[in-house]
Amino acid sequence: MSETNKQGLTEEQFLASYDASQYDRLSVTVDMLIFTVTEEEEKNYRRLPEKSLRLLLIRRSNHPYKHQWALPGGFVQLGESIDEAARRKLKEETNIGDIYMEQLYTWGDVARDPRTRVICASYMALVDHASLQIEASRQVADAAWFTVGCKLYQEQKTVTPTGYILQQLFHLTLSQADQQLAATIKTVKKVETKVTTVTREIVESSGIAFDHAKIIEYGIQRLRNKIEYTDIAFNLMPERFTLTKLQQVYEVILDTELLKANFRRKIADMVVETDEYTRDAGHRPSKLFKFNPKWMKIIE
Amino acid sequence: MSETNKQGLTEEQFLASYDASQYDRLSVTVDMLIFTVTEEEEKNYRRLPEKSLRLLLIRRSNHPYKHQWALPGGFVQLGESIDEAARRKLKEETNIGDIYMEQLYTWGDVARDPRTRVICASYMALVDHASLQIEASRQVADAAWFTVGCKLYQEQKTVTPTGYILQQLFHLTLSQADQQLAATIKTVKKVETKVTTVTREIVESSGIAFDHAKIIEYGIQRLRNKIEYTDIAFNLMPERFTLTKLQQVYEVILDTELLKANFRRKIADMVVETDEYTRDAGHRPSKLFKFNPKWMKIIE
DNA sequence: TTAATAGTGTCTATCAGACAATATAGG
DNA sequence: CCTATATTGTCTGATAGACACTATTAA
Repeated sequence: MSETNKQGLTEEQFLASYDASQYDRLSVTVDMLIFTVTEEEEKNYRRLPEKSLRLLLIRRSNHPYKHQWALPGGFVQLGESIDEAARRKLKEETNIGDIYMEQLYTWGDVARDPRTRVICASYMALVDHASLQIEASRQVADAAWFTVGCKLYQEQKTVTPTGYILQQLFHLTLSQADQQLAATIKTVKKVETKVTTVTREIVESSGIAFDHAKIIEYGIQRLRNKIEYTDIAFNLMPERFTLTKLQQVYEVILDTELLKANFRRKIADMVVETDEYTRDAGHRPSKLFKFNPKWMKIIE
Repeated sequence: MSETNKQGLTEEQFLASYDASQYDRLSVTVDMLIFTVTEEEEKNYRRLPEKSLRLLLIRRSNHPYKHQWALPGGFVQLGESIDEAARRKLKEETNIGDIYMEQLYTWGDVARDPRTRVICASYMALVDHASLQIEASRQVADAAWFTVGCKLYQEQKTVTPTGYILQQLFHLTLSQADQQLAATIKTVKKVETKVTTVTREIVESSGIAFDHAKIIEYGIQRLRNKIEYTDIAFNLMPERFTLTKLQQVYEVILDTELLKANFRRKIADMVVETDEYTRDAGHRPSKLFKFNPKWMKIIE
């Protein structure tokens, strides 16, 4: 097309003369929530090992938040999409490229980084811990897997004539070896006629850098939601697994105990049995299952 | 704290000397999906008017995509959060500040804007059409409300030994007066052991600028999902409404017909009856309801 | 035999889809 | 009385929670 605009420029001329610097330009980072589920060693040979949900954090060696723990992440470069930047970071941190990854939310508060204006696109990735062990040849210094806990410990609802205010306080705990990090996150949902606002703020955070406690809490909520109606849990499993192991992953993420019979009924269509069994367990061996590729519900 | 880093700088000194320009800086925009539901005039005085879902679009007057229609939006400035930027845009376009708004997704492909590298945070806003009529004193030139349709017209599933590929084709139509815009969006979900990827691409787009067809399709899916399990639909309603009007809003968004009795049972707890009735309808008058602030399920 | 897990059956309450029946304004 | 919508009732099948019961291994 050779049509011209008000300045008499064709599209080619316009694009060639376009000056991006006339608009504010800012930094964009991707921050990764990399989750896995690990098994604790068990002393009793008969008992099954306890599982826990883990999150990868990096210890900061420089200001700001020096010595505190932060989500792995980095700046998006001009030549890569934000998804590509996230994959690149993932590869750098875990040395695995092909794992489940999804965008969570983009955090854009003005003062969220004391250095400069930084907008952060957060992503969640899920890894099977076994494949991580093999591939993670190069250990990133000052990186550690923290056991994650997130509990709703206060809920307050106020009903007004035309709406309501719902306030929830979550306690987030992250622990690893001698490290104990914690934070309190407050979410407030205000509903009035024609006005609904949801805010999420950090009430208190110790040892967790930037606004990352908030991002972590958001990610856990998303994970808990999605595990209920999608197949994402299988990204945390090896190819073959017992139904009890699968149930433990659900329990660890949802932070509740589930009834065996009901759980099995619920995930029945998502798995296919193999002809293999576990051995040497000190009790009845269990059948190994794998994901059923014929299962399908929704695209997202 | 006066602790110093490797360069011997305290936190204050570090922040004072921090040079943001060492990292790539890019432009970030907010693009708004502003939805409303309007009623078509009906000739038969007895019949209820037809409803339709509408989306606000702006006609571009400059390159690139000159004369095509785009989502209202603009650049995020250094001094405002991305949420604030979205609210500002909303106010500029609809002249209403206090309406429902939520962040959708952030689009970061390298070449999504031919001018320069632009990352786009998309937001969805819902407005009751009645309050819009009153407040929209200043009409934005070249802005128009388009009737939106989005239909899944092809679905293909291929099962592989270890996973599956699900491909869906959606047809998006936007129409207003003499304008007819359309696009085809392809979403592909590939599930293999340990690797799940979801991609969304525009197969064909006529009259819709940039990658906005994809953003619109994403927003409609989100709206359809959320209307099923949250109270967002009430943001599209006046304070008092009949249950049939509410049902029509659900039908228009979900693009299906619902059975009256079942719909009423489903939303029973979300509404409270008033002692008012409609009048002069040519048939049995209906009770007016309002939102029940005591209803509550989830925060998000 | 026993400890510990594996796996199945079933009762009940709840919820969604389908459809039928009754009610009531204006003309 | 007629038309078009308002409102309620109920049958059925699917699903979730609770709980009880049987099966099987290694030591």
